[in-house]
Amino acid sequence: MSPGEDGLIGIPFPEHSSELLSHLNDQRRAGLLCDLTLTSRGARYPTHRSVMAAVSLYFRQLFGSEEGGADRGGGFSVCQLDCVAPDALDALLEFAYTATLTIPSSGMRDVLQGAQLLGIQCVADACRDILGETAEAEKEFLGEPRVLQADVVKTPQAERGMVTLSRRKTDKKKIKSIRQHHAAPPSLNPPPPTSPILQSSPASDSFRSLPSTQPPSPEQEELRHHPEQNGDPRGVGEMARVPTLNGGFVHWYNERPHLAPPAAVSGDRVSEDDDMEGFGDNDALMGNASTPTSLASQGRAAAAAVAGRKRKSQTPQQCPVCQKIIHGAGKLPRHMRTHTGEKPFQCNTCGVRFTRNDKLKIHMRKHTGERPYTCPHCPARFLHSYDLKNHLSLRSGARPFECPLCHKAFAREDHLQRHRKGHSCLEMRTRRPRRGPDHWEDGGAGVNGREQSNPLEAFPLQAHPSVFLPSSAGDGGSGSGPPLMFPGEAERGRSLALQALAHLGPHRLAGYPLILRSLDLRMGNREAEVEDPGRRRRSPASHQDQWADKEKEESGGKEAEEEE
DNA sequence: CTGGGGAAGGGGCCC
DNA sequence: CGGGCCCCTTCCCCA
Repeated sequence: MSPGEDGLIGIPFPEHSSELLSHLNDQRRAGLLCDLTLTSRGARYPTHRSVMAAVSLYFRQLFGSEEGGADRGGGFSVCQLDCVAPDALDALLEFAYTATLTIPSSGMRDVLQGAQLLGIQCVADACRDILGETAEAEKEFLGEPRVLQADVVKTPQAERGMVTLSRRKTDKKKIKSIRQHHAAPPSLNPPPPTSPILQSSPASDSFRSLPSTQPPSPEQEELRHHPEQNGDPRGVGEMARVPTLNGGFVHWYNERPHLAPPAAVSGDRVSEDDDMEGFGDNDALMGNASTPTSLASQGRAAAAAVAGRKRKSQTPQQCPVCQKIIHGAGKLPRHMRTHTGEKPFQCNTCGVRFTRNDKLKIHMRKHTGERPYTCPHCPARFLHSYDLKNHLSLRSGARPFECPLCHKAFAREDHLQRHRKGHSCLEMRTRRPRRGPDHWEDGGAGVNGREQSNPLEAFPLQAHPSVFLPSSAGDGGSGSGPPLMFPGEAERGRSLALQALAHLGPHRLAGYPLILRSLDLRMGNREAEVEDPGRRRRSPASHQDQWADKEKEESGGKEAEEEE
């Protein structure tokens, strides 16, 4: 440390950013210091230019282009954004000031479109991730023809297929990544697209990926009847293409600031609710009285979506917040508490609160000393079933979970996953894996008596993150090329999703220019591969394909067939 | 880096 | 159909 730095003490204030955001949000709600008003179809939203410029590439460029103009004039500006649905604009503003995106299921595509138009990349990515949960998007990811999947998906078999897909392990990871997106602060430095406006084609893609099993949402209906849409069912893509910085959709003029009249916004929502009720009189999914009203209305939207698929009003149900399909009667309120943070079950002894009563019950065993899980071979008793499970596993000495790369064996599946997510076996990757079913014979009994003749089966290719994790550190020592992983854990989910997409190969993604571009941004310039899908990859990312191919080879392509 | 404990969340089964 | 109970997987944390 140099003498000059001796007197400098860095004192971090971790809460500062969130507090700052919170205060800005308070100011926005109170209309204080607002120097920008966004309008959409009559609804008005006062906001701050600096915040919008920070969160939106579009506004950044816009305000940058008028360099000092507003500052000099000091005038208040109104930006008319009729191309962004009011609710979507509201959600995006809420995101900008709270780092949390809360949207009804039916408005997901509007938000995606708005995020793309305004260049809010992380939101657009999150929306695409969520929309990727749908059966339609799944099929798109699998490279099936994008157009006219409706007939296929409408069949009961296809419905079951969708449910099956939603139960795959990958979904948990997707949701996880989505949560990470939601929890992350507004990304002020997303991978900068050259122009937010140029992202129109993915918008149309996203609308084409609309689950055809669902009836058109009120928002879509509204868009269809919007004068600019001119009745084109896919007019959103058209609409997304039109606005430019100087385009006719965005009108600027100076005037006195207007506080957004709540009536304007709520009025919009009322009409939306009215429309939603038109879907049918399903019972509200949100039976929990403590659930926020907005969520309740979102639940109705989800119920409407479910009804639109002519599915029985019982399970499964779609979470209106994260779009996840929740299986099991009465499980949705339980799931919703993961979003609301509500913990209604409190331990009378120690005061700890839980979201679920069964968790409280297990917790109470600590106080009562109850150990209901007894080892059949010894007097050992355990608090949790997994304790007994681990105990039995250790007793047997079996290590059924072996890393296919370095062949280190683990007694626990999650430990193997952790091992593979890390870099501990990367240096072993050039080693040829042992092959043959005899390799799995020892310890093949698996845990809990489940048949696990091949532990690899516990790691479907698409669910195994490490397949896509050939970090630069393990890049055969070449050290060239950009790292494939983001430095932050929060970005890991998105990175995994993108790398999973990369795994699909450019030939399957040829119709998705933005996805390809995103991959390109994150993995280095691979434009040539996009242009020439048939060419074998040479970039560091190619290694991941080699590893993926190896794994696929090992698993006999079984998982790939499941994907198909 | 690994082993182990614990929490969280989802699904199945049953009432 | 909602809720209770249980099991399972995954993740996080700590030693």
